[in-house]
Amino acid sequence: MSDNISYTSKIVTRFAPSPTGLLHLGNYRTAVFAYLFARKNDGEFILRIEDTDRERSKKEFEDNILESLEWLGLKYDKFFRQSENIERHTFYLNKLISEGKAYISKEEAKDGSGVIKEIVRFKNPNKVVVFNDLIRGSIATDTTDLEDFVIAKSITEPLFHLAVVVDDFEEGITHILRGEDHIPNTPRQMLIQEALGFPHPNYAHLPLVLSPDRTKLSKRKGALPVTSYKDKGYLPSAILNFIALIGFNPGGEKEIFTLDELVNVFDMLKIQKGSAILNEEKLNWTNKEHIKLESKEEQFAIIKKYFNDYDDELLKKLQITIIERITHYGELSEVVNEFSYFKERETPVLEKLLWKETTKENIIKHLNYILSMMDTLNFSNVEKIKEVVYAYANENGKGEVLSPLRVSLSTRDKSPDPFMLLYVLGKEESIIRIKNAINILSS
RNA sequence: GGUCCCAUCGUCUAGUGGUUAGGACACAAGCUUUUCAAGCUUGGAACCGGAGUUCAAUUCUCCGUGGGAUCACCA
Repeated sequence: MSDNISYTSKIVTRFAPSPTGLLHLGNYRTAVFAYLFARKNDGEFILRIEDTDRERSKKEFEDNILESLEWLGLKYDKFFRQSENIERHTFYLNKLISEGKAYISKEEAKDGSGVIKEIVRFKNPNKVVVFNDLIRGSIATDTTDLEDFVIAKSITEPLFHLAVVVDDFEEGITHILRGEDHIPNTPRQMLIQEALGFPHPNYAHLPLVLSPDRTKLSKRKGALPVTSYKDKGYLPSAILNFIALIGFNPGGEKEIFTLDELVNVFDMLKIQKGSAILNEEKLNWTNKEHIKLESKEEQFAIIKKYFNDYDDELLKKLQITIIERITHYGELSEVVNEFSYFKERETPVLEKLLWKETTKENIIKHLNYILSMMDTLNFSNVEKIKEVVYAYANENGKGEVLSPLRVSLSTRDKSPDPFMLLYVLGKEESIIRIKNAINILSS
Protein backbone atom coordinates (compact mmCIF):
# COMPACT_ATOMS: atom_id res chain seq x y z
CA MET A 1 0.00 0.00 0.00
CA SER A 2 2.07 2.90 -1.21
CA ASP A 3 0.92 6.30 -2.24
CA ASN A 4 3.10 5.84 -5.26
CA ILE A 5 0.63 3.44 -6.80
CA SER A 6 -2.49 4.93 -8.26
CA TYR A 7 -5.69 4.38 -6.38
CA THR A 8 -8.76 3.40 -8.33
CA SER A 9 -10.89 6.13 -6.83
CA LYS A 10 -10.02 9.71 -6.02
CA ILE A 11 -8.15 10.23 -2.78
CA VAL A 12 -9.99 12.35 -0.24
CA THR A 13 -8.36 13.32 3.04
CA ARG A 14 -9.50 15.57 5.81
CA PHE A 15 -8.25 17.62 8.71
CA ALA A 16 -10.88 17.52 11.45
CA PRO A 17 -9.95 19.68 14.43
CA SER A 18 -12.31 20.60 17.22
CA PRO A 19 -12.49 24.34 17.90
CA THR A 20 -11.99 24.01 21.63
CA GLY A 21 -8.67 25.76 21.93
CA LEU A 22 -5.73 27.20 20.06
CA LEU A 23 -4.04 24.45 18.05
CA HIS A 24 -0.28 23.95 18.25
CA LEU A 25 2.33 22.71 15.78
CA GLY A 26 1.62 19.06 16.54
CA ASN A 27 -2.01 19.47 15.57
CA TYR A 28 -1.17 21.24 12.35
CA ARG A 29 1.35 18.63 11.36
CA THR A 30 -1.58 16.27 10.94
CA ALA A 31 -3.09 18.80 8.56
CA VAL A 32 0.20 19.11 6.69
CA PHE A 33 0.49 15.36 6.13
CA ALA A 34 -3.15 14.99 5.09
CA TYR A 35 -2.66 17.91 2.72
CA LEU A 36 0.59 16.57 1.24
CA PHE A 37 -0.90 13.13 0.73
CA ALA A 38 -3.97 14.52 -1.03
CA ARG A 39 -2.01 16.87 -3.27
CA LYS A 40 0.62 14.27 -4.12
CA ASN A 41 -2.17 12.01 -5.38
CA ASP A 42 -4.25 14.71 -7.07
CA GLY A 43 -6.85 14.16 -4.41
CA GLU A 44 -9.04 16.38 -2.33
CA PHE A 45 -8.27 17.93 1.03
CA ILE A 46 -11.23 18.68 3.26
CA LEU A 47 -11.47 20.80 6.39
CA ARG A 48 -14.12 19.77 8.85
CA ILE A 49 -14.66 21.64 12.09
CA GLU A 50 -15.79 19.14 14.73
CA ASP A 51 -17.95 21.34 16.88
CA THR A 52 -20.55 18.95 18.20
CA ASP A 53 -19.54 19.79 21.74
CA ARG A 54 -21.58 22.99 21.97
CA GLU A 55 -20.24 24.01 25.32
CA ARG A 56 -16.56 23.83 24.57
CA SER A 57 -16.57 24.89 20.93
CA LYS A 58 -15.93 28.57 20.33
CA LYS A 59 -16.13 30.63 17.18
CA GLU A 60 -12.86 32.37 17.99
CA PHE A 61 -11.06 29.02 17.95
CA GLU A 62 -12.60 28.14 14.59
CA ASP A 63 -11.45 31.51 13.26
CA ASN A 64 -7.99 30.81 14.55
CA ILE A 65 -7.88 27.43 12.75
CA LEU A 66 -8.91 29.11 9.50
CA GLU A 67 -6.34 31.85 9.96
CA SER A 68 -3.59 29.35 10.70
CA LEU A 69 -4.31 27.17 7.68
CA GLU A 70 -4.44 30.17 5.42
CA TRP A 71 -1.17 31.47 6.80
CA LEU A 72 0.50 28.10 6.24
CA GLY A 73 -0.89 28.04 2.73
CA LEU A 74 -2.85 24.82 3.17
CA LYS A 75 -5.83 25.40 0.90
CA TYR A 76 -8.77 23.08 1.36
CA ASP A 77 -11.19 22.06 -1.36
CA LYS A 78 -14.24 21.77 0.83
CA PHE A 79 -15.32 23.05 4.20
CA PHE A 80 -17.78 21.44 6.62
CA ARG A 81 -18.98 22.21 10.07
CA GLN A 82 -20.06 19.10 11.93
CA SER A 83 -22.78 20.88 13.89
CA GLU A 84 -24.55 21.51 10.60
CA ASN A 85 -24.86 17.78 9.96
CA ILE A 86 -26.95 16.88 13.01
CA GLU A 87 -29.90 15.83 10.86
CA ARG A 88 -28.03 13.08 9.14
CA HIS A 89 -26.43 11.99 12.39
CA THR A 90 -29.93 11.63 13.84
CA PHE A 91 -31.04 9.77 10.74
CA TYR A 92 -28.33 7.14 11.12
CA LEU A 93 -28.84 7.01 14.84
CA ASN A 94 -32.49 6.11 14.25
CA LYS A 95 -31.49 3.58 11.65
CA LEU A 96 -29.16 1.89 14.10
CA ILE A 97 -31.83 1.85 16.79
CA SER A 98 -34.56 0.51 14.52
CA GLU A 99 -32.25 -2.28 13.39
CA GLY A 100 -31.43 -3.16 16.96
CA LYS A 101 -27.76 -2.17 16.59
CA ALA A 102 -28.04 0.61 19.13
CA TYR A 103 -30.48 1.32 21.89
CA ILE A 104 -31.77 4.10 24.06
CA SER A 105 -30.75 3.81 27.67
CA LYS A 106 -32.37 5.79 30.46
CA GLU A 107 -29.57 6.82 32.75
CA GLU A 108 -28.82 9.44 35.31
CA ALA A 109 -27.00 12.38 33.75
CA LYS A 110 -23.28 12.48 34.51
CA ASP A 111 -23.37 16.16 35.32
CA GLY A 112 -24.51 15.52 38.85
CA SER A 113 -27.92 17.02 38.33
CA GLY A 114 -29.64 13.72 38.99
CA VAL A 115 -31.77 14.14 35.89
CA ILE A 116 -32.68 10.96 34.02
CA LYS A 117 -31.64 11.19 30.34
CA GLU A 118 -32.19 9.07 27.26
CA ILE A 119 -28.71 8.39 25.92
CA VAL A 120 -27.90 6.13 22.99
CA ARG A 121 -25.60 3.18 23.41
CA PHE A 122 -24.06 1.11 20.64
CA LYS A 123 -24.79 -2.60 20.85
CA ASN A 124 -21.29 -4.02 20.90
CA PRO A 125 -20.99 -7.26 18.90
CA ASN A 126 -17.89 -8.05 20.98
CA LYS A 127 -15.49 -9.15 18.29
CA VAL A 128 -11.90 -8.78 17.26
CA VAL A 129 -11.44 -5.89 14.85
CA VAL A 130 -8.41 -5.87 12.60
CA PHE A 131 -7.26 -3.07 10.34
CA ASN A 132 -4.21 -2.49 8.24
CA ASP A 133 -2.70 0.81 9.24
CA LEU A 134 -0.86 2.35 6.29
CA ILE A 135 2.02 3.37 8.52
CA ARG A 136 2.24 0.61 11.11
CA GLY A 137 0.68 -2.43 9.54
CA SER A 138 -1.89 -4.76 11.02
CA ILE A 139 -3.46 -3.76 14.33
CA ALA A 140 -5.92 -6.07 16.07
CA THR A 141 -8.14 -5.23 19.02
CA ASP A 142 -10.69 -7.24 20.96
CA THR A 143 -13.57 -4.81 21.43
CA THR A 144 -15.22 -6.78 24.20
CA ASP A 145 -13.98 -4.60 27.02
CA LEU A 146 -15.32 -1.52 25.24
CA GLU A 147 -18.79 -2.67 26.29
CA ASP A 148 -21.86 -0.90 24.90
CA PHE A 149 -20.27 2.50 24.51
CA VAL A 150 -22.26 5.71 24.29
CA ILE A 151 -22.63 7.20 20.80
CA ALA A 152 -25.07 10.05 21.52
CA LYS A 153 -26.11 12.13 24.51
CA SER A 154 -29.60 12.09 23.02
CA ILE A 155 -31.09 11.35 19.63
CA THR A 156 -30.18 14.87 18.48
CA GLU A 157 -26.85 15.13 20.25
CA PRO A 158 -24.42 12.78 18.50
CA LEU A 159 -21.04 12.12 20.06
CA PHE A 160 -17.61 11.93 18.46
CA HIS A 161 -17.55 8.32 17.24
CA LEU A 162 -20.95 8.41 15.55
CA ALA A 163 -20.48 11.86 14.06
CA VAL A 164 -17.03 11.06 12.67
CA VAL A 165 -18.15 7.82 11.06
CA VAL A 166 -21.21 9.37 9.44
CA ASP A 167 -19.40 12.47 8.22
CA ASP A 168 -16.37 10.64 6.87
CA PHE A 169 -18.74 8.40 4.90
CA GLU A 170 -21.00 11.18 3.65
CA GLU A 171 -18.04 13.35 2.67
CA GLY A 172 -16.39 10.51 0.81
CA ILE A 173 -13.22 10.41 2.89
CA THR A 174 -10.96 7.64 1.59
CA HIS A 175 -7.91 8.15 3.81
CA ILE A 176 -7.90 9.19 7.42
CA LEU A 177 -4.55 10.56 8.57
CA ARG A 178 -4.62 11.41 12.26
CA GLY A 179 -2.47 11.20 15.35
CA GLU A 180 -1.68 7.83 16.87
CA ASP A 181 -3.63 8.86 19.95
CA HIS A 182 -6.63 7.89 17.83
CA ILE A 183 -5.57 4.28 17.39
CA PRO A 184 -7.74 3.13 20.33
CA ASN A 185 -10.73 4.92 18.77
CA THR A 186 -10.43 3.18 15.45
CA PRO A 187 -11.97 -0.19 16.42
CA ARG A 188 -15.10 1.51 17.82
CA GLN A 189 -15.50 3.56 14.70
CA MET A 190 -15.03 0.51 12.52
CA LEU A 191 -17.72 -1.29 14.51
CA ILE A 192 -20.13 1.58 13.79
CA GLN A 193 -19.14 1.55 10.11
CA GLU A 194 -19.96 -2.14 9.92
CA ALA A 195 -23.29 -1.68 11.67
CA LEU A 196 -24.20 1.05 9.22
CA GLY A 197 -22.96 -0.87 6.19
CA PHE A 198 -20.26 1.69 5.38
CA PRO A 199 -16.94 0.69 3.85
CA HIS A 200 -13.89 1.13 6.07
CA PRO A 201 -11.71 4.04 5.05
CA ASN A 202 -7.92 3.62 4.98
CA TYR A 203 -6.24 4.60 8.21
CA ALA A 204 -2.80 6.09 8.70
CA HIS A 205 -1.91 6.91 12.27
CA LEU A 206 0.86 9.44 12.51
CA PRO A 207 3.48 9.37 15.25
CA LEU A 208 2.94 11.97 17.94
CA VAL A 209 4.86 15.17 18.42
CA LEU A 210 6.24 15.27 21.94
CA SER A 211 7.32 17.92 24.42
CA PRO A 212 10.92 17.80 25.64
CA ASP A 213 9.67 15.71 28.58
CA ARG A 214 8.61 13.01 26.07
CA THR A 215 4.90 13.35 26.69
CA LYS A 216 2.24 14.45 24.24
CA LEU A 217 2.69 18.04 23.20
CA SER A 218 0.20 20.27 24.93
CA LYS A 219 -0.54 23.88 25.59
CA ARG A 220 0.13 23.30 29.24
CA LYS A 221 3.69 22.26 28.47
CA GLY A 222 4.36 25.41 26.55
CA ALA A 223 3.30 24.38 23.06
CA LEU A 224 2.49 27.55 21.18
CA PRO A 225 -0.41 28.11 18.82
CA VAL A 226 0.64 28.38 15.19
CA THR A 227 -0.52 31.97 15.08
CA SER A 228 2.00 32.89 17.76
CA TYR A 229 4.76 31.90 15.35
CA LYS A 230 3.10 34.17 12.83
CA ASP A 231 3.09 36.95 15.41
CA LYS A 232 6.75 36.36 16.23
CA GLY A 233 7.68 36.84 12.61
CA TYR A 234 8.42 33.30 11.53
CA LEU A 235 7.94 32.47 7.88
CA PRO A 236 5.06 30.08 7.14
CA SER A 237 7.23 28.25 4.63
CA ALA A 238 9.75 27.56 7.38
CA ILE A 239 7.14 26.31 9.85
CA LEU A 240 5.77 24.05 7.13
CA ASN A 241 9.24 22.78 6.23
CA PHE A 242 10.11 22.17 9.85
CA ILE A 243 7.00 20.28 10.92
CA ALA A 244 6.83 18.24 7.73
CA LEU A 245 10.29 16.89 8.48
CA ILE A 246 9.31 15.74 11.95
CA GLY A 247 8.20 12.18 11.49
CA PHE A 248 8.81 12.27 7.78
CA ASN A 249 11.95 12.30 5.69
CA PRO A 250 12.14 11.70 1.96
CA GLY A 251 15.68 10.29 2.27
CA GLY A 252 18.74 12.10 1.05
CA GLU A 253 20.39 15.03 2.68
CA LYS A 254 18.25 17.94 1.59
CA GLU A 255 16.85 19.83 4.55
CA ILE A 256 15.15 22.85 3.08
CA PHE A 257 11.93 22.37 1.11
CA THR A 258 9.19 24.58 -0.26
CA LEU A 259 5.58 23.44 -0.06
CA ASP A 260 5.61 22.33 -3.70
CA GLU A 261 8.78 20.36 -3.17
CA LEU A 262 7.25 18.68 -0.14
CA VAL A 263 4.24 17.65 -2.19
CA ASN A 264 6.59 16.16 -4.75
CA VAL A 265 8.69 14.11 -2.38
CA PHE A 266 5.91 13.07 -0.03
CA ASP A 267 5.57 9.34 0.48
CA MET A 268 3.39 7.77 3.13
CA LEU A 269 5.82 4.84 3.39
CA LYS A 270 8.51 7.17 4.60
CA ILE A 271 6.57 8.37 7.59
CA GLN A 272 8.25 7.48 10.84
CA LYS A 273 6.59 5.13 13.33
CA GLY A 274 8.14 6.55 16.47
CA SER A 275 7.12 9.83 17.99
CA ALA A 276 9.40 12.85 17.92
CA ILE A 277 10.40 15.78 20.08
CA LEU A 278 10.21 19.31 18.82
CA ASN A 279 13.59 21.02 18.47
CA GLU A 280 13.14 24.79 18.64
CA GLU A 281 16.75 25.44 17.70
CA LYS A 282 16.37 23.60 14.45
CA LEU A 283 13.17 25.52 13.79
CA ASN A 284 15.16 28.73 14.14
CA TRP A 285 17.85 27.45 11.82
CA THR A 286 15.22 26.38 9.30
CA ASN A 287 13.60 29.78 9.47
CA LYS A 288 16.92 31.51 8.87
CA GLU A 289 17.44 29.38 5.80
CA HIS A 290 14.02 30.43 4.53
CA ILE A 291 14.81 34.08 5.17
CA LYS A 292 17.87 33.61 2.98
CA LEU A 293 15.59 32.21 0.28
CA GLU A 294 13.60 35.44 0.19
CA SER A 295 14.42 38.15 -2.29
CA LYS A 296 16.25 41.33 -1.24
CA GLU A 297 13.02 43.22 -1.81
CA GLU A 298 10.95 40.91 0.38
CA GLN A 299 13.49 41.14 3.15
CA PHE A 300 13.70 44.90 2.87
CA ALA A 301 9.94 45.36 3.06
CA ILE A 302 9.88 43.67 6.45
CA ILE A 303 13.03 45.28 7.79
CA LYS A 304 11.62 48.67 6.86
CA LYS A 305 8.65 48.09 9.16
CA TYR A 306 10.97 47.89 12.14
CA PHE A 307 13.52 50.45 10.98
CA ASN A 308 10.72 52.75 9.82
CA ASP A 309 12.50 56.03 10.60
CA TYR A 310 15.65 55.04 8.73
CA ASP A 311 16.61 56.49 5.42
CA ASP A 312 16.09 53.88 2.67
CA GLU A 313 19.56 54.41 1.31
CA LEU A 314 21.23 53.78 4.65
CA LEU A 315 18.97 50.84 5.40
CA LYS A 316 19.85 49.12 2.16
CA LYS A 317 23.52 49.35 3.05
CA LEU A 318 22.72 47.86 6.43
CA GLN A 319 20.43 45.11 5.18
CA ILE A 320 22.91 42.24 4.94
CA THR A 321 24.30 43.03 8.37
CA ILE A 322 20.80 43.07 9.84
CA ILE A 323 19.78 39.78 8.22
CA GLU A 324 22.91 38.11 9.59
CA ARG A 325 21.80 38.86 13.14
CA ILE A 326 18.33 37.38 13.08
CA THR A 327 16.77 33.98 13.06
CA HIS A 328 13.22 35.24 12.61
CA TYR A 329 11.86 38.68 11.85
CA GLY A 330 10.51 39.24 15.35
CA GLU A 331 14.12 39.66 16.49
CA LEU A 332 14.32 42.79 14.39
CA SER A 333 13.06 44.87 17.29
CA GLU A 334 16.16 43.89 19.26
CA VAL A 335 18.39 44.70 16.32
CA VAL A 336 16.80 48.15 16.10
CA ASN A 337 17.96 48.77 19.66
CA GLU A 338 21.36 47.23 19.08
CA PHE A 339 21.91 49.40 16.01
CA SER A 340 20.56 52.62 17.48
CA TYR A 341 23.91 54.33 16.92
CA PHE A 342 23.40 54.19 13.18
CA LYS A 343 20.42 56.48 13.54
CA GLU A 344 21.41 58.74 16.41
CA ARG A 345 24.88 60.04 17.00
CA GLU A 346 25.97 58.99 20.47
CA THR A 347 28.95 60.01 22.57
CA PRO A 348 31.62 57.36 23.09
CA VAL A 349 33.16 56.99 26.55
CA LEU A 350 36.89 57.50 26.91
CA GLU A 351 37.61 54.07 28.37
CA LYS A 352 36.22 52.28 25.34
CA LEU A 353 38.22 54.42 22.93
CA LEU A 354 41.44 53.26 24.55
CA TRP A 355 43.27 50.14 23.43
CA LYS A 356 45.29 48.15 25.92
CA GLU A 357 48.64 49.89 26.66
CA THR A 358 48.49 52.12 23.61
CA THR A 359 48.80 55.80 24.49
CA LYS A 360 46.08 58.32 23.78
CA GLU A 361 48.52 60.14 21.55
CA ASN A 362 49.02 57.12 19.34
CA ILE A 363 45.33 56.50 19.04
CA ILE A 364 44.73 60.12 18.13
CA LYS A 365 47.47 59.83 15.56
CA HIS A 366 45.79 56.80 13.96
CA LEU A 367 42.38 58.45 13.93
CA ASN A 368 43.84 61.58 12.41
CA TYR A 369 45.51 59.54 9.74
CA ILE A 370 42.24 57.83 8.86
CA LEU A 371 40.62 61.25 8.79
CA SER A 372 43.29 62.38 6.35
CA MET A 373 42.50 59.57 3.92
CA MET A 374 38.76 60.07 3.94
CA ASP A 375 38.80 61.92 0.64
CA THR A 376 40.55 59.04 -1.06
CA LEU A 377 38.10 56.38 0.12
CA ASN A 378 35.45 55.00 -2.18
CA PHE A 379 32.40 55.13 0.06
CA SER A 380 30.16 53.28 -2.34
CA ASN A 381 32.12 50.09 -1.93
CA VAL A 382 32.75 48.47 1.42
CA GLU A 383 35.45 46.21 -0.02
CA LYS A 384 37.44 49.16 -1.27
CA ILE A 385 37.18 50.89 2.08
CA LYS A 386 38.40 47.74 3.71
CA GLU A 387 41.41 47.43 1.41
CA VAL A 388 42.75 50.86 2.25
CA VAL A 389 41.95 51.07 5.95
CA TYR A 390 42.98 47.50 6.65
CA ALA A 391 46.32 48.01 4.96
CA TYR A 392 47.03 50.85 7.36
CA ALA A 393 45.80 48.86 10.37
CA ASN A 394 47.89 45.89 9.43
CA GLU A 395 51.02 48.00 9.37
CA ASN A 396 50.34 49.94 12.54
CA GLY A 397 48.66 47.39 14.76
CA LYS A 398 45.23 46.00 13.98
CA GLY A 399 43.89 46.35 17.47
CA GLU A 400 45.09 49.83 18.23
CA VAL A 401 43.81 51.16 14.92
CA LEU A 402 40.59 49.24 14.39
CA SER A 403 39.22 49.07 17.91
CA PRO A 404 39.26 52.84 18.60
CA LEU A 405 37.93 53.40 15.10
CA ARG A 406 35.03 51.07 15.73
CA VAL A 407 34.21 52.73 19.03
CA SER A 408 34.49 56.17 17.47
CA LEU A 409 31.91 55.24 14.88
CA SER A 410 29.58 53.06 16.94
CA THR A 411 30.41 53.95 20.56
CA ARG A 412 30.15 50.20 21.25
CA ASP A 413 32.81 47.59 21.81
CA LYS A 414 30.63 45.06 20.00
CA SER A 415 29.50 46.00 16.54
CA PRO A 416 29.93 45.18 12.88
CA ASP A 417 33.47 45.73 11.63
CA PRO A 418 34.67 49.35 11.21
CA PHE A 419 34.76 49.10 7.42
CA MET A 420 31.08 48.32 7.38
CA LEU A 421 30.47 51.17 9.82
CA LEU A 422 32.28 53.61 7.54
CA TYR A 423 30.36 52.31 4.54
CA VAL A 424 26.94 52.56 6.18
CA LEU A 425 27.54 55.87 7.95
CA GLY A 426 29.06 57.55 4.92
CA LYS A 427 31.85 60.02 4.65
CA GLU A 428 30.34 63.11 6.29
CA GLU A 429 28.95 61.35 9.33
CA SER A 430 32.10 59.29 9.78
CA ILE A 431 34.24 62.39 9.84
CA ILE A 432 32.06 64.03 12.46
CA ARG A 433 32.16 60.98 14.69
CA ILE A 434 35.91 60.46 14.39
CA LYS A 435 36.56 64.13 15.17
CA ASN A 436 34.28 63.87 18.13
CA ALA A 437 36.27 60.89 19.40
CA ILE A 438 39.55 62.74 18.97
CA ASN A 439 38.12 65.58 21.07
CA ILE A 440 37.23 63.19 23.85
CA LEU A 441 40.68 61.63 23.72
CA SER A 442 42.32 65.03 23.77
CA SER A 443 40.48 66.42 26.77
C1' G B 1 -3.54 -1.72 36.12
C1' G B 2 -6.08 -3.50 31.07
C1' U B 3 -5.45 -2.69 25.84
C1' C B 4 -2.54 -0.74 21.95
C1' C B 5 1.79 1.66 19.70
C1' C B 6 6.98 2.58 19.43
C1' A B 7 12.72 2.05 19.91
C1' U B 8 19.86 4.56 15.20
C1' C B 9 24.25 10.37 18.11
C1' G B 10 21.45 15.12 23.36
C1' U B 11 17.44 16.25 19.28
C1' C B 12 15.36 15.44 14.00
C1' U B 13 16.81 11.59 10.87
C1' A B 14 19.51 8.40 6.43
C1' G B 15 20.81 3.53 5.76
C1' U B 16 22.10 -1.93 5.05
C1' G B 17 21.91 -9.46 6.16
C1' G B 18 28.70 -7.85 5.31
C1' U B 19 29.20 0.24 5.65
C1' U B 20 35.10 3.77 8.49
C1' A B 21 26.74 3.47 10.44
C1' G B 22 25.85 9.12 6.53
C1' G B 23 23.45 14.12 7.08
C1' A B 24 21.12 18.30 9.84
C1' C B 25 20.35 21.10 14.56
C1' A B 26 22.95 21.85 19.01
C1' C B 27 27.92 21.57 21.23
C1' A B 28 33.60 22.13 21.13
C1' A B 29 38.06 23.77 18.72
C1' G B 30 40.42 26.37 14.82
C1' C B 31 40.29 29.86 10.70
C1' U B 32 38.79 34.28 8.41
C1' U B 33 40.07 41.24 8.00
C1' U B 34 40.64 43.41 16.27
C1' U B 35 35.18 42.60 18.95
C1' C B 36 29.95 40.73 18.26
C1' A B 37 27.17 38.32 14.53
C1' A B 38 27.60 35.56 10.12
C1' G B 39 30.58 32.20 7.27
C1' C B 40 34.20 28.19 6.54
C1' U B 41 37.04 23.85 8.40
C1' U B 42 37.73 20.09 11.90
C1' G B 43 36.09 17.22 16.13
C1' G B 44 33.34 14.54 19.96
C1' A B 45 28.64 12.05 19.86
C1' A B 46 24.14 6.60 18.29
C1' C B 47 22.30 1.16 16.26
C1' C B 48 18.25 -0.40 24.45
C1' G B 49 19.40 -5.65 26.37
C1' G B 50 19.23 -11.02 25.82
C1' A B 51 18.32 -15.32 23.04
C1' G B 52 17.28 -17.46 18.18
C1' U B 53 17.85 -17.75 12.54
C1' U B 54 22.41 -17.12 9.59
C1' C B 55 28.99 -17.97 7.39
C1' A B 56 27.48 -12.96 9.03
C1' A B 57 22.81 -9.20 12.55
C1' U B 58 22.12 -2.49 13.83
C1' U B 59 18.99 -4.80 9.99
C1' C B 60 14.82 -10.77 10.38
C1' U B 61 12.04 -13.58 14.76
C1' C B 62 10.95 -14.07 19.94
C1' C B 63 11.39 -12.48 24.93
C1' G B 64 12.69 -8.69 28.16
C1' U B 65 13.55 -3.49 29.25
C1' G B 66 12.40 1.40 28.42
C1' G B 67 9.24 5.20 26.59
C1' G B 68 4.46 6.73 24.91
C1' A B 69 -0.84 6.64 23.91
C1' U B 70 -5.56 5.35 25.51
C1' C B 71 -9.28 3.58 28.82
C1' A B 72 -15.76 10.22 29.21
C1' C B 73 -22.81 11.49 28.31
C1' C B 74 -14.52 15.50 25.08
C1' A B 75 -12.77 15.28 20.33
